[in-house]
Amino acid sequence: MARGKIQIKRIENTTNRQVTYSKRRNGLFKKANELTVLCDAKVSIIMLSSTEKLHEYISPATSTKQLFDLYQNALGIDLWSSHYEKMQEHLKKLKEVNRNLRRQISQRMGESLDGVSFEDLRSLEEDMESSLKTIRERKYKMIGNQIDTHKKKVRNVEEIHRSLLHEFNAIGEDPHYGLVDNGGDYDHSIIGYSNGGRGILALRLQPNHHNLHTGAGSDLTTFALLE
Amino acid sequence: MARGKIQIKRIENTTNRQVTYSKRRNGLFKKANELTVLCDAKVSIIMLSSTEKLHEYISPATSTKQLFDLYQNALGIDLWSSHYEKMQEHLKKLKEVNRNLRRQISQRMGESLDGVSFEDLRSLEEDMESSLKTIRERKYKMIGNQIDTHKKKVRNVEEIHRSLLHEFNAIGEDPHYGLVDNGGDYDHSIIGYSNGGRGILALRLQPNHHNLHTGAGSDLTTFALLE
DNA sequence: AACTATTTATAAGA
DNA sequence: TTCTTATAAATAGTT
Repeated sequence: MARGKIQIKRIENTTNRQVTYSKRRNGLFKKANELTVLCDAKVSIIMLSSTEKLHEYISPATSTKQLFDLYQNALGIDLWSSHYEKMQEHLKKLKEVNRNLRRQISQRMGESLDGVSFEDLRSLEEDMESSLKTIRERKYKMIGNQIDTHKKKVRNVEEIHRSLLHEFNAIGEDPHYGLVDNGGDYDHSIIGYSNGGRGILALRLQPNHHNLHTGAGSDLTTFALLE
Repeated sequence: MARGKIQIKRIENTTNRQVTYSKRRNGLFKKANELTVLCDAKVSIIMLSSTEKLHEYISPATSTKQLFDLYQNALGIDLWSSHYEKMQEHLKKLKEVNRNLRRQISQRMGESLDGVSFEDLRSLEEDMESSLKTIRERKYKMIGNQIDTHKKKVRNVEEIHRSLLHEFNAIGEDPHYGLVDNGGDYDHSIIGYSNGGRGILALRLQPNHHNLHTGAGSDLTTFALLE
């Protein structure tokens, strides 16, 4: 608009573009302000430059939010509250679903049965019977599995016992046989000497079973339930 | 800016003010658009006239909300999203709770039992046994109640039968006794004449029981289950 | 940032 | 509201 007309299209030279942005931004804000004063209007301008810098103009005695709220109301679209209301609806639905789920559980626990029809009660009973059967079967299967692993462990322990017994007998025949310092763990050797062969098995099985591999601690604890 | 300089102060003449508002608004929007194109910028303008009319300009391929969100972020104030984020968190939590509830139900239906420990399985079984007991008891109680009401209804029907029989016998003795036009409902009188006393009870009990008061229709249907 | 030739915006009028 | 037009204001290119 001066020293030559320009085409209204993107200025490719970055410096030039930024200079023009700066100049015209001032021009725009000045015009906005004139408009505010002359016409008793309220103007909000938010600008984002190509370098992602933000600038704003807002008429005196006005706030950007205020004007924006008005804008939303006027449009009736309400850019937030449409989103917001959707969220609230979603929330409401989820809560409803939640309540239903809780009621279901509650009924399956024998509570909140007041409004339930006879037919529903009958089918609930049937359903729970079959579910209970499934759970029971699974429990039995689990017991079976645990018994199997238990048996394996017992076999393992017996094997260790046999080899220890063999070692023990060898020592009995020749006191110098394989005698090595085994640190502070004198348990089986000391008690073995004073108690005879059979005592060893008992001691290995009862208080020391957690020393066996495969992290058997919890499994063996569980076994108490099965006796 | 033409045909005479003007002071930048409120235009007192209303018409004049509105005309100027209109002209300058167009000017402002045109400038905003030029800025958008020339400088690859994004501009949002919201204007409120002195007559409370709103106008907006928004750069192409941009939304007013988008720019406003940016503006909020830049300011760090973020008037909405704190509220918004709280809602989303709430939503997330509800979904989580929901998932857990579903899993519970699922387990109570004998499904999704893969990761369940033996101890949990055992307590689930126990729990379901007791719940099933409760449900069963409730069912039996319901059966009991229904039998009671059934008995009452039978007694009621028998009473009606007795009085009808009495009436019938009275007619037999005196054909003119209490003979009244009862509309189109000739059922019991006609059949009664051709079929004898016992027939009446059967007919009243079978196809016409829904004529009895207390809305017994559904209750009687349910009775079929109890035979 | 300042200058300035020129374009653009617009006030007043129709 | 739109058009016209004289004139003020904005600004592109330059320094």
